[in-house]
Amino acid sequence: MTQTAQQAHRLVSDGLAAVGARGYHYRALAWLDELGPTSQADLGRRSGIHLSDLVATINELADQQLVERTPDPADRRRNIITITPAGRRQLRRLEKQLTRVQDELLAALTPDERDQLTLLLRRVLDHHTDARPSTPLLPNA
Amino acid sequence: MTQTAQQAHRLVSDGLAAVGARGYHYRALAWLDELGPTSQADLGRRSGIHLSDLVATINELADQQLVERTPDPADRRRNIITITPAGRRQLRRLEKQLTRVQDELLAALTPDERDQLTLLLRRVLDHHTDARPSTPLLPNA
DNA sequence: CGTATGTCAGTTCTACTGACATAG
DNA sequence: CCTATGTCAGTACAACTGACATAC
Repeated sequence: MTQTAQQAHRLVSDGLAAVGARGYHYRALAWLDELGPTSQADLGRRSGIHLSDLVATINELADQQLVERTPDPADRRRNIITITPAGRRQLRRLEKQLTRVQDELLAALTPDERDQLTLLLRRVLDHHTDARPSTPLLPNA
Repeated sequence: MTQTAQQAHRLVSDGLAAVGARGYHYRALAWLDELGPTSQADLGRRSGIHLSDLVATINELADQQLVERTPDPADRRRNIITITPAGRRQLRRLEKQLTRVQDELLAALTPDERDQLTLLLRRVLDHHTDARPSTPLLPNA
């Protein structure tokens, strides 16, 4: 498991780095796109990204105008994070890149076997993450 | 993939930490047990552990008398690393711990499905690691 | 000479901890 | 008062890079 995970991790990291992003960036963008405007605390709970890490992540995305951070008038503790059109474009780019990476990673398997593998992995994942909604196949499967 | 890999990674790390070890320690011990006395360069190539990381890893294992580092009389550049009896006992302990972790990780799957999964993962792994010898199922599969 | 071995310092990435100010 | 939110500093682990002395 360890080695396969490392291979996969390497491929994914390198693939994202080639587009100037990191795992946190993709994950945050993907969940923001799915959830709509959200507080950082909520986004952290959903995405599994630690609140403390989310601060830097959102900073970096905001610097590139991929998300917007606006104060919540109803609760002044909260920031509301919104993905921008540029953020959506970047997300599409990252998704394409990750599809490429997945093809490379699973090159040894037939389409049927890939389906088998993702199904098994999803069952393993679901068993450990209580009540998390189903997420896009590649990056979260 | 990412999330499953992280779940697995977390479980494995925590499991090893509970026995006072890290991934590098287990991997080095496992390969030393399989290979017998080996130079650091060789061990690095086999195990996939970076030479630079291997220095600290071997230091830590040697501090606990789990391995011995002796100079090679035939090539004075080389250190010959040998696993000690205490090292073998520790290795058995780590293996047991990892078996427990694996059971927890794959709890959602039947024995047949676990076999399917490890087979698929091994094919993925073998496709990316040219000519590496087959290794124990859990940690390297 | 060029190459292999071992060592060391430093960086990246993900994940986590603890502390803290502020607001509810 | 207690809890939630966001921020910041610091840690651990695995993986990697570049430099270096030494030996082949």
